Amino acid sequence: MNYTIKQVSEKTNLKPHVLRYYEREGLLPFVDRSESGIRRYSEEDLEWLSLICCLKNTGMAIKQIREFVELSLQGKETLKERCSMLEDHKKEVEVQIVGMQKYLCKVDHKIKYFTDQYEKYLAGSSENGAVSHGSD
Amino acid sequence: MNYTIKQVSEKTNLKPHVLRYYEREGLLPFVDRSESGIRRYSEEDLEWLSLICCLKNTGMAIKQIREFVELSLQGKETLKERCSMLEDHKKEVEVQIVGMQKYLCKVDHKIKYFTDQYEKYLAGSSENGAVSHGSD
DNA sequence: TCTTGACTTAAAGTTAACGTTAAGGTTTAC
DNA sequence: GTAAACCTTAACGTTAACTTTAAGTCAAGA
Repeated sequence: MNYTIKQVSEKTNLKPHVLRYYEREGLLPFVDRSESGIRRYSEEDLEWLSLICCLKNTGMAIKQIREFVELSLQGKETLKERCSMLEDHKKEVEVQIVGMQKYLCKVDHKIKYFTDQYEKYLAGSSENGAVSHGSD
Repeated sequence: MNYTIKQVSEKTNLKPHVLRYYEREGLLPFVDRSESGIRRYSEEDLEWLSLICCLKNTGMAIKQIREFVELSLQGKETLKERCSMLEDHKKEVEVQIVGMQKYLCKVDHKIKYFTDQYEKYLAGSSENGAVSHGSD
């Protein structure tokens, strides 16, 4: 089964020009072409794309994804290296997630504080004259 | 208690020129100056910065942070709006986190797959001639 | 046959978020 | 009192990741 760039675009939510851009950048260097030069994506290409999106959406830079792809092209001798790349990336993502959760708590605190302030404001804004630009 | 730009830089891990950039972009528009024009950050400024970093590090664009700051400057009438901005952002961050966790699973799967492949490869790479560029 | 629309390329443009440089004023240490 | 280490502004440069444009090829339908 083969897919046109448009079909892949719809499946992946990546616009055609982005798919071409990724290919140009070496993220997907094995896409087949028809006689007239039209891209024909295979199921395997789609699976690759899925991994690429996964890495990209967890913050891996395109440059680094390209390195990963280049290693893959070199065959099984690079399996260990690829593995450790993914493990490093995994750790980074875990750190990101923990950080995010921490920040989320802070945002939550702020929301509660603002909600309180808003209620006080509704109750009657006259009895408090303290001026602040809202950082507290 | 007041701080120089360098002290704030050390406290926040934001370089001086970034602090000036943020100020220029309207993220911190109330920093006091000495007679000779040198920035004197107050505790309140630091708290603001901490919120700004929080929003920035969870992916809010500087433009949007500026909107938030502008609302804050308008006083308590904007409390509700600010609150809903934060709530919207909170939801986005939650979505991000869930997405990340999903992708993390996929990365984990890949790692396991590669580890398996690597073991097979070590055991003896001769009995399998299937060629793949490694997407599976 | 003509034209419409999807595909192709190369190359230039855009945006966000800094980073760097130049040219100069101020404060602190010896 | 002078040199180093700060500070200031303005303006230009960089990087990543697209995005758009221009110019062309190709196949199908009226």
